[in-house]
Formats: sequence, C-alpha cells, structure tokens
Amino acid sequence: MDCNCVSDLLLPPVPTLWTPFAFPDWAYKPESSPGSRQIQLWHFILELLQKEEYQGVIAWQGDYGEFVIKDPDEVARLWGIRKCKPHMNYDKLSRALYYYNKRILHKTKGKRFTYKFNFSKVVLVNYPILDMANSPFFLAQNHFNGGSTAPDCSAIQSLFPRLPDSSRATSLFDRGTAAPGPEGDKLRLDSLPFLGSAPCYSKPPSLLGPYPRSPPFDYPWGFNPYLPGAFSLNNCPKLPPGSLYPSQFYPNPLQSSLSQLPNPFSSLLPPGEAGGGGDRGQTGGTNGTAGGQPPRLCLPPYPGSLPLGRSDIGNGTALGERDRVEPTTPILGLGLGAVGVGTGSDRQSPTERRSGGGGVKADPESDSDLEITDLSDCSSENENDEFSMGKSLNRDRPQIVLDGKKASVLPPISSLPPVPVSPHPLPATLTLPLFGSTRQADGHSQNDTQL
DNA sequence: TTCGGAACTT
DNA sequence: AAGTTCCGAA
Repeated sequence: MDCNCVSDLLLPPVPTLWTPFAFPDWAYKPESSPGSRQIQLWHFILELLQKEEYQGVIAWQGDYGEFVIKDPDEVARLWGIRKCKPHMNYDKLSRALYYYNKRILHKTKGKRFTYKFNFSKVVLVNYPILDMANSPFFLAQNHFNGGSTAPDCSAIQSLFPRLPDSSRATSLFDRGTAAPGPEGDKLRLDSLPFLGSAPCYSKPPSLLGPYPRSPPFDYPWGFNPYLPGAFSLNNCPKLPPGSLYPSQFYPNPLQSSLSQLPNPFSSLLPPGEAGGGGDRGQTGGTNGTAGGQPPRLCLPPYPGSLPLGRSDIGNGTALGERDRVEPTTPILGLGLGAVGVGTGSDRQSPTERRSGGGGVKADPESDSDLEITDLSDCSSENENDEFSMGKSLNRDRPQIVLDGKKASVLPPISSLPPVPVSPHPLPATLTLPLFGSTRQADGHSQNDTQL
C-alpha cells in the first residue's frame, strides 16, 4: 500500500553520515527481521518522551522508566501519522502497548495512562554481538531492576537473528577459547572496553540531566550522549534536532556508522569512507565534523561526574528519584526526533470522546538510531516468565562471555573494578565483515553490505 | 479505563 | 513479528 503520509514526505534531509548507532543495513532486511524497517511503538513512545516539546503529551513520570500519556489522543494521532493509520486511536494504541506485556514496557496498574519501560536491559542493535548482559554495564543495569537476578536476555535473543555472521567476525569472537559451533563464539568484551565498562545511568534519557557538551564538539547530528559506548567524558554531542528518520532514508547506516566511529572503526572503511572523508553520500548531508575529524562517541560519565539534577527539563520527579536510584543503570538515549504532521481530524477515539481531542502541533518524522530493547525479567510482576537469560541465550546463539564472569549480584558501578580504557574501542585487528554481512540464525546468509 | 481474545493486515 | 481493528467483559 502506498502511504502518502505527510510525515514521510516532509522528512528533513538525512545526514549523509549517520550516528554510529543507526541500524546497519542488515537490520532492515525484510527477510531477516520483518517489520524492522518500521518504527515500533515502544520506539516511538521513547521518541516522544525524548522530545521536550511533547512533555505535555507524554512524559516521564513516577518511577524509573515510568511515563504517563497525558494526551492519549495526541499520542495516538502521532502514532497514526507515523504508521499511516489515520484511524488510529488510543484504544488501538493501548492494545498494541498491551502486547508488549511486560517485556519492553507494561502498564502501571492503578495509574491512569501510565506505563513503564523495562529499562533493565539495553541492547545496541548496532552492536548485536555485544552481550551487555555479561558486561559490567549490563549487569549494572540489572542491578537496578532488582539486582540479584541474572539478566534476562530474551530480547538479546530476539535480536540475534539479525546478528552478523559470527563466522566472519572472527576478530571479535574469540574462537580460540571456545568450541566451534553455536556456542563457540564468545565475544571478547575486553576488546570492547568502551562497551564493557561503560557506566550507567539510572534514569530514562529525558530524565537525565544535561550532559556536558564541550564547545569544540557540538555535533548537529549528535549521537546518543547516554550511550555506554562512548569514549569521551567531555565531548558529548547534543541530540539531533529530529533524528528519527525512517530507516530507509539512511543512506548507508553501516558505512555511516563506521565512518563516525573513532579511528579503529572508521579506519575499517574503504578509503574515502573513513572519518570525515566519508561525507559524500547520497543525500549530501553533513556529519557536522569539521575538518574531517571523526566525531567521538560520548562516554556518559559516572553519575558522580555528571550534573544529575534535572531541573532544565520539566519533570518534577527527576531529582528525588535520582537520589535513590543506583548509579548503575544504563540508559541508552536515543537520537530521537520529532514526528509527524497534523493530518486533521481522525475519527473519534475513546479518549476523544473523553476529552474532546486536542489539536497538538505536529512535527517531523524521525527514527531512532539505536534500539533499546527490554530484556528485563519484568521483575515488577513476572519474575519467572519465559524470558530468562539462561534459557534464551545459551542455546544456538553465539554466547558472549566477559572474561568468564557471570555475576548475579551486582556491585555498585563505583565498586566495579576499573576497566582499562583502551585508547581505541577496538583492536586494530577487527575485521570489517563483522558489520558487513549477516547470517541469520536459520542459516540464510546475507551479504548486503560489503565494506 | 483497563484488559484481552480474536481475526486480520502489513 | 508487530501491530491494527473490533469488540466484549470487568
């Protein structure tokens, strides 16, 4: 069906070089991950939550990860715009939300229009080979969500079908330490100190305080300042003005990603692709890195080093909560953009009947750079559901082990042993095919991106 | 208003 | 798979 959604037509120009966290091409392969090209509802919700201009529509509120849909009709309308479903209403949207059923988010019982993200697990789709569940980073997350249970990797598992062909990603998988086969590939997280050691935030992105942004690095297409996979404490980019483009508009997320990565990554690109030299894509955009200097990933500082008080963004709960949350829960902010263009009146939704509806501003389409996936045990209500790490991760997926550690009780991040920070995120031996192709779990191979 | 079954679409 | 649509029950 042809969708003439205005939101699709009015997309701002797509930057040639995208953030390192844009989904790689293989993530959009219909055959590999059907539907992945379209933004998912939870993703969209996060997008709205990220945008301050939607604070009146939907906003973080209450517990960690909890948000309130202040204007259900507007949220539904925006969602309908995004999905080209002019008849979308909150009734339908909420039905879809319920299908998340405690995985990515769940309804907060007793609180009207209130849902809660399960932020206990975060996965960078762009780094699907990374098992955050076994990293200090990931474990710390779990620390937030109850602490003592093993991380749930069901979502990781769900992402694994999109994993790159591990057999070609030899430089990150230590095949020498494990038997070949489904469980033979163990990612050496120590080779990725920027991910394995990243500190964590304990608030959703929009609740976080303003991260430091040093003048020399003010990226127009900044990537996520909350990402654990950042390197600099000081050179944090700002969020993009409207970054949630539909993924199909990404010129080449993979190459863009690599080209934006610091040297070890960008150098993996073919000549002309790496670093600032890669700014010559289809859309003629810019990565905002003057002088060809590759942008840096931003390492979120430990909470102690960040101005945590969230007084600049309207959310009255931030400060109080920050006092009690563990400083170890990582939240990957998304490069989230505004959405939508008003489409006029749709048919009356349940909430329209309730409130008479409300014309709220519309805005540009967008898509996010990375995917936050809840892998949580949904500890709030369902500790023993089918989503457990032990069951899901260790079967026919590449298992990722961090130096054999498998802590179940997480120390505060501050007590974690200092992780040596390599000057480069990856060893120079990293081979390109790691990101360049995928082999599906069912054996279908793809070679969509040759670098 | 919430919850969820069921059929259906993309 | 991830919703969308419809609808009934609580």
